[in-house]
Amino acid sequence: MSDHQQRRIPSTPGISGDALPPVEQHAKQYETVRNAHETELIEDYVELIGDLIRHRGEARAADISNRMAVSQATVSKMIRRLNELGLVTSKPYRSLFLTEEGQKMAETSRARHDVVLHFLRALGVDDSTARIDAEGMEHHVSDETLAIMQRFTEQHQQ
Amino acid sequence: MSDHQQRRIPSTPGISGDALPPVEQHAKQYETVRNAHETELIEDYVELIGDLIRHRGEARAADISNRMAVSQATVSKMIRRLNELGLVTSKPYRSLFLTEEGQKMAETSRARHDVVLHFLRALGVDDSTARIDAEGMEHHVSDETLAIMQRFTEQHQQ
DNA sequence: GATAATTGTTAGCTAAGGCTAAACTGTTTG
DNA sequence: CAAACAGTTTAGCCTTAGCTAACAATTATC
Repeated sequence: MSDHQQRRIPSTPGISGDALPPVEQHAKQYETVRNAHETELIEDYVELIGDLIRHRGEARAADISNRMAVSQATVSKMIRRLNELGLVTSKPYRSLFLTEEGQKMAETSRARHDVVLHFLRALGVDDSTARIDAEGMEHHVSDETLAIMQRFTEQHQQ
Repeated sequence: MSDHQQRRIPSTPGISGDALPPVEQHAKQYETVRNAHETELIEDYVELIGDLIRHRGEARAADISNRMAVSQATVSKMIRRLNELGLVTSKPYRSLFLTEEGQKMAETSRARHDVVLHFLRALGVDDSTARIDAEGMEHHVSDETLAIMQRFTEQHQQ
């Protein structure tokens, strides 16, 4: 449904700032963000597991809990979920492995993450800030914007 | 705590990609993102209420529910929360008002939002994509990065 | 190899942010 | 002005992602 009809109070167009987008578009923006939030955490876990395997040879729940600053119980629960989603395989008390699908997700996430991180650095953002911002931004950057960021980075290194 | 000691499996440094950040820094990145998520939705509601008041003269729950594509019940519940947080004032069945604190938050959010949106456009991102990305990115951009984005935008509009 | 330390799991709690259905209030209109 | 309609609220449900505490398994150490 669209906006309610104005009652009594007249609108004051052009007073300042951009106009409100049409309702449907506006709604789509918020929906996109909500959807991103649902997958975000999953992707973060999978990406981290991939990174741990790549850099340290294995991924253990304790490492995840330390690096994410989250309790081991939370990690344990999340691993069960990742299992159900078919992203990791795990045996109790053993280290984790990514399924093929998990590996794909980890790689995609890492690639996005890197593009955003390198872009921010190329823009002139300080490294530690860039890392923090990239971690948050990564899931909200469309493919289109990502491509533009990549091109920009290529044209602006050293 | 730091990472667990390696057991049996040796690490394979330098195989590909960036190194893992030190544990404390890594943890801080994730914590920052988690904190952002807590305030994000609140800010979105407050920002939207501000925009509605500015552009249409008043903010009604139905408008919010249409524009956010969320049920009226959800909006009603959230308004109660915003009330408790001292960000809006409302009387049952009447339209909403921002408290002084709410107004401040709305303005700050809108300003951040605009900077990110205009930056994306200046980068060359298509308008509707820029809007979607800005909505998601806005809460994850540090002040430092925001300042750089603003400077970039100023230097790159015709 | 027994015990201590570390790591992992389970149970049970909380809060947030969605939802539907039903009840209620306010506005508009025949 | 009464009925119909639009808007709002409440009740009650679900899922997710945290937490702590208690327990179980593995690994390390003496």
